[in-house]
Formats: sequence, structure tokens, C-alpha cells
Amino acid sequence: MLDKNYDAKSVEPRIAKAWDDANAFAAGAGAKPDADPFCIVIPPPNVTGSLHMGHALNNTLQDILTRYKRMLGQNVLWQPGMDHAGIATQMVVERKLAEEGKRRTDFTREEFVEKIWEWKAQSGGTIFNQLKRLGASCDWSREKFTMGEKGEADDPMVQAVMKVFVDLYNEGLIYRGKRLVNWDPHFETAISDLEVENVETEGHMWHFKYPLADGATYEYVEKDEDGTVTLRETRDYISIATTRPETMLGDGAVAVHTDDERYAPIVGKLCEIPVGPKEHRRLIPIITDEYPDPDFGSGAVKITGAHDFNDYMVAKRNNIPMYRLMDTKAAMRADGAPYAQDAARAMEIAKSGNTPDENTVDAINLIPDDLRGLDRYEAREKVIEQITSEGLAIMVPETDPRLGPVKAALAPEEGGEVSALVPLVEKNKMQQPYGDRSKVVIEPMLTDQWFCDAETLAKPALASVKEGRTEFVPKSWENTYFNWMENIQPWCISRQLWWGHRIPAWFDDAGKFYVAMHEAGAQAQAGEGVALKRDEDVLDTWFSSALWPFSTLGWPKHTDALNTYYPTTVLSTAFDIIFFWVARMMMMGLHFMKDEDGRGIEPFKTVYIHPLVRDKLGQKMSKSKGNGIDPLETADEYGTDALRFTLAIMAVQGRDVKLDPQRIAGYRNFGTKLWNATRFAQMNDVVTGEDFDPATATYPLNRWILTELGRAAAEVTDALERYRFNDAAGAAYRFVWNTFCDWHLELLKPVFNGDDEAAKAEARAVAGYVLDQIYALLHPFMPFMTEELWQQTAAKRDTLLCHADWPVAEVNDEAAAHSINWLIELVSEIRSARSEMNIKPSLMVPLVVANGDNETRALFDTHSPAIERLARVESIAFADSVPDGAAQIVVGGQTICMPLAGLVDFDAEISRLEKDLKGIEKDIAQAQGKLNNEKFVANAPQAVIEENQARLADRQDRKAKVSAALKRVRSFQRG
RNA sequence: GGACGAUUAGCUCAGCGGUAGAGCACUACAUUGACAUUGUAGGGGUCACUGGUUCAAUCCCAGUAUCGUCCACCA
Repeated sequence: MLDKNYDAKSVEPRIAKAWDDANAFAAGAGAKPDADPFCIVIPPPNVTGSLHMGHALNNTLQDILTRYKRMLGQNVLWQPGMDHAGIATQMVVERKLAEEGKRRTDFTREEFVEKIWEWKAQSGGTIFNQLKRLGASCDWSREKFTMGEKGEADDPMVQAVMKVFVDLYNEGLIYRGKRLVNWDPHFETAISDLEVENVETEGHMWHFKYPLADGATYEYVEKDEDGTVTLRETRDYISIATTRPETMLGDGAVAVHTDDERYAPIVGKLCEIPVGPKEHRRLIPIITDEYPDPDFGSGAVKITGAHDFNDYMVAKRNNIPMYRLMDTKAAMRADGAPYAQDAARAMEIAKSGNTPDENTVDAINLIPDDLRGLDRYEAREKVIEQITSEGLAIMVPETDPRLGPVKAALAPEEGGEVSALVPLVEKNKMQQPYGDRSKVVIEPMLTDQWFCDAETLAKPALASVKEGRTEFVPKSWENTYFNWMENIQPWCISRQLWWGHRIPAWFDDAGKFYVAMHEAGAQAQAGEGVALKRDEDVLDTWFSSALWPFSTLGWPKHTDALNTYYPTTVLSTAFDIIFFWVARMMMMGLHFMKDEDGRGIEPFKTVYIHPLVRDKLGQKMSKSKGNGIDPLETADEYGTDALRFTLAIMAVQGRDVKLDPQRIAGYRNFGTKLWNATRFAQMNDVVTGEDFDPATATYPLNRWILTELGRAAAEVTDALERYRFNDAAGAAYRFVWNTFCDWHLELLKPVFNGDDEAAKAEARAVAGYVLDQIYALLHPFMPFMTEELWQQTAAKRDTLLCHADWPVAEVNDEAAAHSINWLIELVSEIRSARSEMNIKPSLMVPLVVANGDNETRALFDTHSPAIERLARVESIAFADSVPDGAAQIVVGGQTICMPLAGLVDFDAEISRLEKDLKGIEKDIAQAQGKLNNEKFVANAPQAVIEENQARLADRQDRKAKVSAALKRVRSFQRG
């Protein structure tokens, strides 16, 4: 006999061990011979990670699919593994060192990397243990790590990365170059576009004068739309607006729009950057380009090619030198020659118009000596101060509307004096780029990096989805994918970190590099005796993640696993890594995995995008907000199965999951319900674990529940196949609680209490069979409790539940369904009438069937014990007319009475019948209206017309009976 | 600036051309019988708004409003 309560805490570890001991989740375990493969590669959690609700959701859904397919007998592999997560891991370990008062740079690179390996060995398994607690049925023996066992060069996981790099390089799809990249000054590394978050911040825009060289002047004319002159003055400067004054030091030109007439007179002339020691002020040319917007600011833009992406393009187009101003920490450069010397050098360049090669330019340090080494924001303040004090800021009255609401409020109210002049500093909302990990402002920086030609790789990846070889679920995400892939930029794959796959390129002293799988290969290319040094950089973490669907299966070796499980079946992930990961797996998979005809093979057939978990208010869960719900704490409190079931039933397509702990409690109750249903079965000697052929059942009740079971199983199956987890869980829930527990078990009670031994025997067998099927049906959602019930309710089982057969519909008996549904309706109607007429639940009432037809009599015959018990009926009689003083209900076209003179509240009965009648009349009016409408009859499908006709007939019949009932009650009350 | 999604019961959400559903919450009743982590019954909705298509619209189309998310952005 089961314990009174399900104790998740003691059951879960025991069941987990049973699975483990049986190797139940090994690739192909439980598969039927020649079964189709089914493979999911887990989105590898960060080695630093610990389980959060998003993991819990995604892995629960993957586990549901995996367990379901395994029970179907497919050849299943759920491939687990972890990601080395370059920046994130380095960050965690550095933080740990900081606690000991140490820094990364206190160690050599080798020592530091070793520390990370130590750390991984020590606590890297945390998240896997957490996933196991969740019940994740991965083949844990196949666990992989993106860096391999120990990061050794000959480790297959490392080899895969090296081979991909080398092959792509040799194909010209990876190249090296000096480009403007997003630079993270905190981690001192380049990052990709995707790792930059744009955050709207309150910024400022300063307006400065760039004086024309040699005191030149020009006529500055502004016109309105009609061409009327609104301003005409002689200027000896050009006005520039900037949000980043500190970058003025690296300006290479001032650009105006090609058609901007205001500046036409001075195009080609030189102007002076108004900062730095006067004697070394640099002159830069005024050029034209399509980029400046004449309507924004002054229409003139300073061009700082090394610190702004737009400027970079302009500078490249116009061969303008790009002067790098900052070091890796985004402090103003302190290296190189003294300012006087380099400034003079830059001056020559500007005058000559011949820009030297990029390395020569990069060596020039244009930071004035007093600003060298300053943080970029300190430098900004100084630059502003210097320019302003020199009188080169654009000055406006305090009332100028561009100064924003604060300044405008200071305007004199009584139109008196003209306000003082103040520097024009506009407040403006701007998007500021932040590093997604470091949370510091990203600096565009001109550096040497490795790039991957994503555009070329994206083309087949785009076609695969366009042509349906890989499908997104929900489909709407395909647009997101297309949009990004169609506008894809070169992918910066190098990182200036210590933790990661080191780039397989070796440099000689001249700076020439050789790309090869191993140093020996590079040496061979360079020639003997040439001193080589390996590139210090590592690869972007996502570079190795992109290989996950085939590297985990053994590629570049042609392993059995690779042959069997690639392409994988479905990838389940969150939308926010479609770009980071999904798109790149598509690119790499298609490029490196080819069929016999040389056509690329997609890494997965389906990409299921799961919803995001938010808190009950719809806020994203985050540590900083403190609104996170910890999945393991939740599992401790309610049981893992309750959490899993909640996540599944809330996982709707196309909408986020707002998780309210109350819901979890609700589904914990569902588990308890099933547990107790099993206890009830045990108390009544129900037999589980037997071979029972449902087709042999004869009693309507049994055939009905088998019919309902089949329908539920079909519904769950269909929903799972379509990744509609909420529908699947909901169908199972309704069947178990509302059909099996509420009705079937209740209807069994009179059978078990009766003395028809044959009926009892079949009822026991069927109930046992249904319970076994329920365990199976719920197993993917609630693996622990169902496995426990499966084992506890039978002395011996042939298999673990996780390898049992998935339920299929075996009985479909319309007649039995009709019979029991009539019974359910009758009982419900009687209960409802009793309740509304305030008949005490304890009171047993007599039932009189007036003018009952043969079918009705037969139904009463069959079901009288159930009716008596469930509706609390003391007797059932048949009569030719309705007795006086009776409550009356209409079920199946028959009037059924409860003669309860003296006990029935007739006012209540009248209002009940009136309400009933009103509803019926409304139905009649609607159906009648439709059927009287010629257009409806002419256009509506026959089935709909018939449905309305049937409804009308039924309601008219009901109306007659209910009206008659009402009439009788009224006359009885009067009489 | 572009794109996508949402708007249905008090709350959280399903549904989606053919008479509006669930869970929670709420109300009333039931107490030793598998289960109070329960049972029975009940109340509660112009399906955001405005047009259009249709015999028929919560559902399809167009527009509006509000909210959310993503992408791209102006020095």
C-alpha cells in the first residue's frame, strides 16, 4: 500500500538512482529495432552557470520530448554538454581571485588558465547535478565540453574547432585585418556586434567652433524652405556638434554634405581642431560626403575614423587617416612619441593629403601631454573646459530652446533684459552601447582582429529555412532569422582573452602569419628555423558553440554517433540566441556536413523557440531585480514534478510565461490527486502491471473510460508532435482529474461495493490498465512520481516506466460513451437542481421518470446504482405522468422528477425553471433567426445548417417540457 | 525610424469564422469513506476601439489606441 502522501524528497533521488543504475538514458536505450533516430543537443549551459528558471523551462521541454520519443521506441539521444563561455568564465574566476586580493595579471597566462581548469573541475558540474535533479534524461556518459577534456590540442573537441578555423581560412572565409570593432574596456577585448546592448541614456551634445586656417572667412548663409535668407553672416569658423568631445583629438577631417550650399565656399579648405597646445594645433581638411545630414546640428560632422562607426566609413571612403586615441582600457594613450612630434607628423599628413599605411598612422599618438593617461571621461571634461575657456564654444542666450527645459525655465518672465550667453550644450537622448557582460560603455576601437565572412556562410543557411528544410516553431521567428541573416555583418571572431580556443595562427618576427592545425604545420609553412609565436588571441565562444551539433557527435571523425544522430531532430532554445547560436550552427553545419552529393546538411530539422519565463508581473527575472524564482527551491517546496508540469502547461507558443508560484501549488495538488487515485485503486484490489487487452472489456463504464483514454492519449500525442506543450499537459490533466478521478472512480464505487463479481473483476482490470496508461501518459511531464507509482503498484514490471510503451487509442465505443455521458449529464442535472433548490446534501430523494421511453428505462436500469450513489437518490420509479409537487429536470428529452412536496423550495424551483427557459428561448431565437435568413440557408455549409436545425428542434422540445414543468409547479403552488 | 507580439472573467492565460473556455481568486454548501493538497453547486465577459470582408467575426483584412520586445539609428 502506498504511503498516505507522496514524498518527493525521498522518492526523487531513489528514482534518479534507478534510472542511473539501469543506464536508462544511454543513446538508443529502450529503442525498438531499426527505430528512427531522435536527437536533441542540449543548449550547453555555461560552465559557470547555475540553474535558473529559463534553464528549467527549456530543459523540461526537451526532456518531455525526449522521454516521449523514447517511450515511442525511437532511437533517442539527448546529448549533454557545457560551454566554456569565454568572457563569463574568465569574469567569474577573476572575481574569485579578487576575493583573495589577487588579479589575473599576477599570474602567467598558463597559470591563470590552469586556475580556470581547477575551478571547472571543482564546481563545473553544478549545473549538471541540477539538471539531473530536474529529471533531465540526457545520456550523461556522453557529456561534452566545448574545450574538450583538458583543452589538449589532440582532443577531438579542440580538433573540431581548429579544423573549422583552418578550413575556413584556407577557403578565404576567415581573414585578418585592422578594423573598427566594438571594444570592451573592462575586459580589454573586442566583442561582436551581438554582445553590445544599446541603452537609451541622457546625453549631451556640445557645439564648438573649428576656426578656418590662416584666418580665412566666408559668407555663411542660411535659408528656409522657400529659399528666403534667414541668416547671413561672415564666419571664420565652421560649427561642429559632438557628443564625444574627447575624440576631437583624433579628427581627420570635417565633412559636410555634398549638396550643402552653406559650406560650399570652404570645402577643400583646412580648419583647425580647437584643442591641444596652441602651437601644435592640427589642421584638417573640410571634405564632402553623402553621410552628413544637412538638417541635423550644423550640418558639419567631425570625422574620427578610429572611434566611430559612421566616421570610419567616411574616413575609409575618403582616405582620411584614423588616429587611435585610447589604450585597451579606454584611457587616453600614453605611448609613443611626445605630442609635439606626433602632432607635427599628423599635420604633414593632413597637408600632403597622402595617408600612410594604417600601422604607421596607428603609431601616432595625438593626445596632448597633459591629457595622456586620463580616463576618456576625465579627458572629455578637460577638453570641454579648454575649448570653452578659449571662447571656441558656440554661445547662445540662456533662453535658447535647444538648451532644454531646465534652462528655458530660467528665461526672464517680464520681457526685460536679454539673458546672458551660455555655451550651447544640448541635452539629448541617445543610445549608448554597453558591453552585455561588463556593463561598461563600449569604445569603437581600431584594432587587428580575425573576421569570419558571415555573409557567404549565411546564404545557404538562409535558403535552408526559406525552403523549409529547417523550420522554426513558432514560424514567426523565421522573420527574425531572415532579417538578421540578410543584413549580416562580418563576424569578429577573435577575443583578447586568456580563456578559450587559442587561434591556430603563428607569427614570425616580421609579422607574417601561418595558419595550421598544429605548430608543426605552421613551421612547415614558414620554413625551418623561423621563430614562430602563436597568436595570443582566442576565439569567440560562439565559434565553438556553432559546431555543437556535430562536434559533440565526434566530428571530424566519422563516428557511428555522427552517422546516426546528425542531423539532429529538434533544437530547443530561447529567441535571444537565435543570432548568437542558431544562425551560426546553421552556417557551420551546412558548410561542414555534406551529403554524398556535396550538399550541406542542416544541423536540425526543427528549431523550437520556447517562451521566456517572467515573474507573475511580467518582468524579466533577474538577479538584480531580485524577482527570480529559483527552480530548485521551488522543486524542494512542491516537488520537481509539480514544477515541471507547471512549466509545461504554461509553455504556450508565441507568448512569455508569467510564473506565479500559486500555479505550481495547484499542479502539486494534481500530483497528489493522482497519488490518491492510485491509493483508492489499491484499496479496491485494482490490478496494475498485467497484460490486459482493452478490447475484451464489455461493460459500458469500462468501454467508456477506455474510449476517453484513447482520445486523451491521441490529444496528448498530437499536441506533443506540434510542440504544443500546454495543450498536451492540459489534455492529460483534464483526463486524469475531470474524467478519470471525478467520474470513473466515482462510478466505480458502486461497482466495488456491489456484489457482481464479474463486473468487479473487469472493473479492476480496466482501472488498473487505465492507471498504467495514465502513468505512461504523464511520465514525460511528471517522471518521478509516475515512475514511483509504476514500480510500487506492481510486484514486477518488465521495464522501467521510462522505457514502457507510449499509450495509443485501443477502444472507441460510441455507444458506451453515449451511455455514460447520459449518466453524467443526469447526475449533474440532479445535483444542480438539488443545490439550487436548497435540498440538503444529506437528504436522499426519490426519482420519478415520467413517460420514460424504452431507451431511458434501459439506461436507468443499467445505471441505477451509480445514480443512487452519485446523485443521492433513494429510489427510481417510472410513472405515466408527472407527480404533483415535484422538481423537474429535462435530460435526454425526458422529464425526470423529484417529488418532494414540502421539501422543495418552489420559489427557487420556479426561478430555476424560468432561467432555464430563458436560455432555451434565446437559443431558439438565434437558431430561428439564422434559419429564416435566406442568405444563411443559401450560403452556410450543410453541416452548420443541420446543426442549427437540430439545435432548434432540441430546444423546442426542451422548451415544451420545461414550460410544462413550470406550469405544473405554478399550478401546484397556487393549489 | 523599421519589425514583431499582446490587448478575452477580479488575476494569469487558452481558444480563433458557426451560440465564449481553463486554472487561481470569489460565493454557498458538504467533514471522519482515495484525496481538505478535497468534493458539489454557483456568480462573473459589448473577447481594446473604429471601419471593412462574410449568410455569419472574439477569430480574417485595414486603421486607431495602449503596453511589451527586438533591430537600426544622426555627429
